[in-house]
Amino acid sequence: MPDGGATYSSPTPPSSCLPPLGKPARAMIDLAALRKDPAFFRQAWAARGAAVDLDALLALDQQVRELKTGFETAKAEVNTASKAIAMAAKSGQDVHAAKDKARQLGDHAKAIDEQREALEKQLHDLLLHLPNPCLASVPVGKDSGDNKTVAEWGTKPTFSFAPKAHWDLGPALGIMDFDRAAKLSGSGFVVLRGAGAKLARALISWFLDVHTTAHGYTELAVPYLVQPGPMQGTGQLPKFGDQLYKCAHDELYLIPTAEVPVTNYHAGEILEAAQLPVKYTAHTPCFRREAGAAGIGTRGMTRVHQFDKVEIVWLTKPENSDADLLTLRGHAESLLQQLGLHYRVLELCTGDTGFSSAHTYDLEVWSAGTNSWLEVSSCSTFTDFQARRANLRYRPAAGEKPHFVHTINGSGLALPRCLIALLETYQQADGSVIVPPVLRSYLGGLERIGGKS
RNA sequence: GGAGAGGUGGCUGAGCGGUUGAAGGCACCGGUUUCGAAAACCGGCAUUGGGGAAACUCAAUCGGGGGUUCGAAUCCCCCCCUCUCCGCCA
Repeated sequence: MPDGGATYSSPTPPSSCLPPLGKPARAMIDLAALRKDPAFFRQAWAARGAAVDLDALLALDQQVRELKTGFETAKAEVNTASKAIAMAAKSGQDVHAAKDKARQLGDHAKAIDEQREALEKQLHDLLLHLPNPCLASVPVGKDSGDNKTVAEWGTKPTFSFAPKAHWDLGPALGIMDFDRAAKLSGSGFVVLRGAGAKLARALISWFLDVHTTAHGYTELAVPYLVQPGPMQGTGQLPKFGDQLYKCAHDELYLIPTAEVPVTNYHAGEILEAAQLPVKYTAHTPCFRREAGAAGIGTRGMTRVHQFDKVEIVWLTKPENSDADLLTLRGHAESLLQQLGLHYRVLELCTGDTGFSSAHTYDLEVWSAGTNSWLEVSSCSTFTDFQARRANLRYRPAAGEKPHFVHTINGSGLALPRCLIALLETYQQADGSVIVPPVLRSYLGGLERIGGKS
C-alpha cells in the first residue's frame, strides 16, 4: 500500500488530446492500477464513505476485456480475408464468394463489438463517479466534524464594544450594497462601492504582487468562459454540472474558479521535466450557482454567486507534490499573516475531502462579527486525478515515456471572506475600519475607512 | 452573421479506396568518424490494449461520432475546433 509520499502508479497515459465535446470524460482512476491492487482502492473508498461495489466493477471490467479479445480475433480474420481479396482482385480472379464470406466475418465481429461497447459504457459510467483515493496519511473520518486542526495563527481580536457583522458594517459605511445588488441580479450578489470597491481591488493587486514577486508565480489573465473540455479536465463536469452557469446559445460555461482555465492551460501537452514545477497565479471572478445551498450561511457576502478570487496553481512532479502542497499552503497563509488576520488550518478528513482531491488543507479566517470561522482557501493536491483527465504530462528525461504530472491548487485568497474578516477584525467603536498597513499604498495611503478623517 | 480554407505521429508535412501505422524533413536515441565536439554517414524512434519469458504477434487509433464498402486517413452525413476575408461591434 502506498505511503503518504506516493499514490498508485500511473504507467499507462492515454494518448489522445483534450476530451472533445460529446466524448465521455476519461476515467479518473487508473483501471490497470485498480486491477492490480483492488484492496488499496477498496479501503480508500471505504475511508471516504463512498459506496463502491468493487467486485461488480472488476467483473464488468473482466467481461469487457474478454469481449475485446473476442472482437480482435474476429477482426483479424476479416482483415486477412480483405487482404486476400485485394490480391485476388489484382490478379483478375473472381472474388464474389470471398466477399460474401468476408461480409459474414465482418458481421460477426461487429456483433461482438456492440456487446463490448454497451458493457464498456456501463463500466465507464461507474468509474466517473469514483472519487480520488485520499493519501494514506489523511485522517480517516466521516464528515467535517472529524477534520483536524493542524495550526492556528494569531488570536481572536477583542473589543470594548459589541462587534458588528459585515452585513451591518458594510452598508453603514456605504461600501456594500446588498439591496440594489438584488435589484440587479437577485439574491446572492453584492455591489461594492467607494472604498469597498477599491479595497477589493487593492486586495487583488496585493495578492498578485506578493505571489509574482515573493513566491515566484507567473501571472495569467485567462478567459472566464470555457468549453466543456476544460470543465471535464478539472472535474467539474460531468458530475457537478448543476453548480455551473452555462450560456444559453453557446457551449460555454462561466468558470467557478480560476483553477479551470489555469490548470487546463497546458492540457494535452507534454512538459519537459526541467520546466516543472510550473507555478501560476490568476485573478478571476468566480461564478457559482450554489444549488442546494439556500439558507446555509447565505447572509451577507459569505456565500455569493459571483466573487473574486486569486488562485495559485502548481503542476509538479509526483515525487514532490506532497511537499509542494505545504509550500503552496504557506504562500496562502503568508497573506493572512501579513494582513494580521487570525486563522486556523484544518486538515480535512477522508470523509470531507473533495471529490477530486487526495489531500486538502482548509484555511479558515476568524469572523469576529459572526463568531465563526470562514473558509478563505482550500489547498489541495489532486495527485494525477486531474492530470489524467486533462492529459497533462511531462517527460521525466529525454527519451523516456511521458508521465502524468500532479496538480495542486489553492486560493490565495478568496476576496469576499477576506473582506469580511478584515472589516470585522479592524472595526472601531465608531463604526470605522482601520486599513491594514500592507494595503495602504494600494489605497492612496488611506488608513481608515469611515468615521472622522 | 456571410464566404472560404483547414484539423494527420514530439513538431513539421505528404498521402485522398487496397500489403499505408502512415513518405520526406526536424527533434530525439544508438553507432561509425574525431583528442573531443560539430558536420557527414549508417541504424533506430507513435500511442493504447490483448497474448508471449522473450524475439515477436494480433487489434484499435490520421479532430469527435455515424454511414457506404470485403477493405476508409482517403468517399458520404452530423458535430467540434482553428485560420483567412467581408459585415457588425467594443
